[in-house]
Amino acid sequence: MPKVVDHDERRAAIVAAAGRLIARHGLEAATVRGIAAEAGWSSGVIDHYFADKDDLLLQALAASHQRISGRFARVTRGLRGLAAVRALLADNLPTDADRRDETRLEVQFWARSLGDEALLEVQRAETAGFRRGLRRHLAEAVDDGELAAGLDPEDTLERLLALMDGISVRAVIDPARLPAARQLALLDGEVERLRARATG
Amino acid sequence: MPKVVDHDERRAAIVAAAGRLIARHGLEAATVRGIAAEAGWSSGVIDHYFADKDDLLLQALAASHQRISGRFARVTRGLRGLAAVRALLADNLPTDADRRDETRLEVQFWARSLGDEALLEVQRAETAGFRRGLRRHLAEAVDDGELAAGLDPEDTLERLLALMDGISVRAVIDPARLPAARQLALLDGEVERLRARATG
Amino acid sequence: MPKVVDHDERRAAIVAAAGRLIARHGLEAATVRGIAAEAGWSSGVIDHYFADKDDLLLQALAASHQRISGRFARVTRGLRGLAAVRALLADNLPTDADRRDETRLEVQFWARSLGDEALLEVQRAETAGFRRGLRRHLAEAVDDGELAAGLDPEDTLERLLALMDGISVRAVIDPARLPAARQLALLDGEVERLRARATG
Amino acid sequence: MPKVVDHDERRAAIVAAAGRLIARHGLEAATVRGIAAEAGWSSGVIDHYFADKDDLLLQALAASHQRISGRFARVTRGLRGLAAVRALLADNLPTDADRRDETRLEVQFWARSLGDEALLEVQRAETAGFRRGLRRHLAEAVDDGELAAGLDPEDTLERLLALMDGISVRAVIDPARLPAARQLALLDGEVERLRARATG
DNA sequence: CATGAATGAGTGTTCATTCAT
DNA sequence: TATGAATGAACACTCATTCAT
Repeated sequence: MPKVVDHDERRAAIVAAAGRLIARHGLEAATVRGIAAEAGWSSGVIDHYFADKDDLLLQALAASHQRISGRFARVTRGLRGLAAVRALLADNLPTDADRRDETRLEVQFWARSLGDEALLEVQRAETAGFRRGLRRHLAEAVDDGELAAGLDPEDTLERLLALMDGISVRAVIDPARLPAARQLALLDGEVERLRARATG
Repeated sequence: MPKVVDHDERRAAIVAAAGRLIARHGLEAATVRGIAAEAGWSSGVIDHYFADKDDLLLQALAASHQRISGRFARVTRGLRGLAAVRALLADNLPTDADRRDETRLEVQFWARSLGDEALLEVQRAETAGFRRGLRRHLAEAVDDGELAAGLDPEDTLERLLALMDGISVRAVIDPARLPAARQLALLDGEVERLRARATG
Repeated sequence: MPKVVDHDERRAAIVAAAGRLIARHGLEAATVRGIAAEAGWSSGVIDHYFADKDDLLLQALAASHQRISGRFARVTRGLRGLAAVRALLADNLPTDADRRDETRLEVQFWARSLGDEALLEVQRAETAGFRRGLRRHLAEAVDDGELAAGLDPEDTLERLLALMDGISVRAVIDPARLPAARQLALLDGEVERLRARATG
Repeated sequence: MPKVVDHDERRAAIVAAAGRLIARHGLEAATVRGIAAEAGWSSGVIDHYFADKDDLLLQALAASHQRISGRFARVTRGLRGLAAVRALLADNLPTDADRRDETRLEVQFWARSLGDEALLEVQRAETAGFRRGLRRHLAEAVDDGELAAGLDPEDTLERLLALMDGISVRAVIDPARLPAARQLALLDGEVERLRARATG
């Protein structure tokens, strides 16, 4: 009988190792040898589980995206409208070590994507999923009369997305300036400004 | 008599060539040979004008930053308060080919900085300059009663900065979704929402 | 009771798979994994039946030689003298798909042998067997008065062998120029020229 | 002023080094590192003079072919008809160390060509040149009444070519059996048999 | 000052081999 | 017996760097 190995688990472990290296030292520093070492194996093992390095890196990006989108349901559970919008955005900010890694990895792939149309398409597709979630909850906000009059939902969505990305990148560049509390405060302030004022 | 060579001019030409390559194909594709060729020289000439490749790349980043900050005075000429704030931010969005190159180069260096503390410091210093300009004009807006009541100037500054960065990166990733007009509309909408409502 | 496995049969199947790969894609492309896959087994099985890859390749060469020499008796059945000589040579020309594979495999091993004295010895030994057959039938031709006067049997043998090898290699390099019929016509023409002219 | 290097000369030296390795140890053993070392440089130097390894190997084949065809005029000088035919063929036999290297290199590329249509075409083109020379001199032999009646010139050409290739490959596989004198004797014997018998 | 030849370390990739299961 | 996971050396190739000219 052959040695029993859970391929998916092994693959996931290597992908995770790659993700750690990418997040912490950049795509440039994520060599096949380095990734294998980080995962605790020899370099040749990559050959068993991935077509080539690009395949591995793409899976590292996909894994990060899946990890994020896997939290969507959980973080919005029981919420709707602006509260859900806020929760989704907040969950994506680099407010703890794991989320910082996610942001840092994302920024690495932003850079790489700019010279790689296929990767750009992956990024757009991923954002599309996030957009759908935000759009649904913004529609709820409109239905519930939460959204201030005169605010276009699509423009609002786009601005919130941009705000989230901007806070994220600035927070990993200058963590001292944008600790978790500040990031969330900035987000909360923005969301509050979207809210319809109670009229007397 | 020695051959007369304008070192600064030569250096600037090489730095500009590096900037073009970085913006268009990424830092990874910016090789010493490629940069020298783009500048019309042989690779060895880099050795004369730069300590090493890192020095050259850093100067390429600095040059892009200087180019941007060099426009500050011009784009805010005759403006103050929110109008100046809007002008500064608008000038940084990737609304034309040159500014798209600036954004793309910036994103490349965001990625590289995340694994390089020295580079991070450069990025923070650069943002500090931009922050000062925004802060001054936001103070004018406060003085002029332009800024809506209840808005903290520092939070507002941070959000505007984040919005600008977020729109920028999304615009270079998905240019079709965020053409120049849309970018500016999103910015203008945000600035208008900062404005104090006239009271009857 | 142990599992019953016919070692020789298994070994032969793997050797045949190796031969197919070598003939069709070259020795360079014949990897252990590829051979095992072609045979329908996993790569590790090679370890059980062969000392190492070289051993396997050598057996592939030997198998091809055995296949060829195994046809000797059949193709010369009922023939003697020049007719038998002709039959032996014709049987070795790449006139059909199987024989083309044999020739192609042979050429691969010619190349490899040139840097490997042990392999050279194998080639010489194999040719020695073929030589014996030809020599015997040429002797019959002499006995029967078939061979033209003045022809040295050993020189004739050597030339026929060279002609066969030369036609073979040229036929696999340029199949359009040397289809089966042309190969055989060239051979037949040569053999006819060896034949003693009837005197009046 | 830059270091003065004769590119063609340097390239030729590397190609020659590659040729030596290929001839003596086979294509498989001709690694970029090995070739560079044989030429007396570091491995990186290959990058300056060749697009890639295939380019280098192809040039090694071309160089061998050029070396051979470069001797055509010389070896047939003052000769015509069968004498010229004989001279051309004899010049291609592995009768000395240099020609043995040429044959051994050729056999290596025969093997590689069988899996590479582009290389096959190169081989066919090269043979075409050799064929033209032989054909011209065989035509002279016909014109001069040298060629025995009943011999088709094209068949004769093909057989001579095959004989030459066959003797060549057998001579490098089994040098003891086919020393230079024997090779030439076999060739001469064949050419004599082509000659028209004087009639009384 | 400028060239580009040369170096050699580092990369992704392939693969024969070993061996726990 | 058979598997295929794992190893690690070898490969072609890229490239920043050095430096003789």
